[in-house]
Amino acid sequence: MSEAIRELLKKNHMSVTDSRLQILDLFYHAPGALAHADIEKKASDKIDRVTIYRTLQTFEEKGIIHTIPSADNSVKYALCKDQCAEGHHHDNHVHFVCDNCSKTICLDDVLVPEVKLPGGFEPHQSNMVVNGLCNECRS
Amino acid sequence: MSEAIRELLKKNHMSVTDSRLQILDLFYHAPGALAHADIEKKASDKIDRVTIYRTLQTFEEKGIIHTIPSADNSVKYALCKDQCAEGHHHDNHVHFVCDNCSKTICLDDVLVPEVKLPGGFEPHQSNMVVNGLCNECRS
DNA sequence: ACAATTTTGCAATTATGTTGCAAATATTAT
DNA sequence: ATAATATTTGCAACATAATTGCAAAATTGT
Repeated sequence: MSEAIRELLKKNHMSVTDSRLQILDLFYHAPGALAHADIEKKASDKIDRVTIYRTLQTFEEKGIIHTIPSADNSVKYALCKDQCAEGHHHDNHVHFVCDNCSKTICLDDVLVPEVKLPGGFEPHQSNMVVNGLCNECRS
Repeated sequence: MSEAIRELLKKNHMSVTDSRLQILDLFYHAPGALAHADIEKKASDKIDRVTIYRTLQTFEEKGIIHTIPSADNSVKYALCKDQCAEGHHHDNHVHFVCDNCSKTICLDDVLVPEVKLPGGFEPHQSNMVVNGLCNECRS
């Protein structure tokens, strides 16, 4: 079960450690994206704050997770669907943030549409976040 | 000159104070969006950090400025083009963040396109941020 | 000009993020 | 399996960012 997770770490030339296994496990079982604080709370064995920061950073660099921008100073992280190339993310899907339960969800199948920019602007990357009511909170 | 700004404050039932005039003035003359730190630095007369936090918050509530989400924990603020209704923003334009000069610019004429969400999701508000090179940095 | 209300500035507190380094753990080669 | 090497962790210290309560100051309406 955690065998897949071990493989993922090895594939990315990372040592297999308790904290990493635990954090990855959290991501795999989380209903939505996780913030640093969420991980700190949910971890069964206490993981040091600093370790969490560093782990999130290396996971992000390795293309295992990606960041989701927010308007309230609380960046969240979610698993990249298909492994992103190291240092080069290609997560161009829309993110949804529920106004009610405040879950952040990756809409893997909804791609960020292209927009036509004014002359002189050269786009590299686009992010789109939609707020509203998620499928669960609407019922 | 600052007469228009005074009017804006009165129209929104806010007392006219030095810090507010100064902060609004900064926004009107800024090349792009401003973060809390920018305001603290650029203010001619020193304004207390706490006052800046509170002023930004009330401006946002009154619909005078809006927040721009980011992926690096540094929320910025910009003037709402047309007064937004109190507590109800309708700034649905795309924002551009330059990877070089890191200015954040409101592309007032580029509207955030609609996307089709999976069944059950009810959208309320959309945000879109494009990174790349701005018109000045490309030259 | 006065009374009522709002806003400010300070101090204290809490939250968030970063760095250096020694100890612990994991990996590699023998 | 063990030793040598490399990586990762946890702690302490520090730095920055944000929030709260409250008394003093400024603003507004009469």
